Amino acid sequence: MHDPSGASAPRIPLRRSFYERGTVRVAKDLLGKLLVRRLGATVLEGMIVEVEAYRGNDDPASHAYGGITTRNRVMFGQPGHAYVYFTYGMHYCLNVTAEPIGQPGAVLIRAVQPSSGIDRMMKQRATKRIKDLANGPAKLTQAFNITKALNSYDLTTGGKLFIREGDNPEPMHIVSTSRIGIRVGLEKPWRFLIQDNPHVSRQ
DNA sequence: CTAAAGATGTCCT
DNA sequence: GGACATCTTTAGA
Repeated sequence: MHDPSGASAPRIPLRRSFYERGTVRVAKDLLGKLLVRRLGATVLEGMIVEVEAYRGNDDPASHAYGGITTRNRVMFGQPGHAYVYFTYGMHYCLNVTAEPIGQPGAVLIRAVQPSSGIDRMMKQRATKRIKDLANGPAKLTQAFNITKALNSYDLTTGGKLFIREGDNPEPMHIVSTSRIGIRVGLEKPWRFLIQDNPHVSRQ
């Protein structure tokens, strides 16, 4: 089928099967995808350029390491849902759940490269530099107006929040490093970013 | 019930 | 490179 808009990828959300895989694999595959947020008639979009994988059992840095709690229960549920948590008394962070039901796993979205709705993001962030709009896990939730209200939201319905393929996917080099802001689990190289992309939180 | 840490961002020197 | 804001969640008494 020919898409009259010229886009090479349909504007539909990634399927459940994308998320129902190992957390690390899902994390790598999320790079280059587009995070989409609908705010009424406004649509905010940005390419995912940096992520981190967290899972349970063998990962002491994960919120799910100590077993299920009120906060982390979404990580144990159906894959393809948003896990949004509040931290440092003022910040929200967005994760997407992975792994089959009953097995905890989530990918922290650490940075996106804004592509649509930039004016709106600037209002929400009080910044005019595009590079500073969403180059950090709490910066992007502020730019995209993502709060605890979206915790457990289903990302496969194409509603207020979802992830889709990029319009013009380009070849990219993926770099892996130790995760940021944790004190344990530093030996696992589960932070993934697009090499040389200026919109990541740190090089 | 109480205490301490936290998957951070911003401003300052 | 370091201080600090700010408060939920969690673990432990």
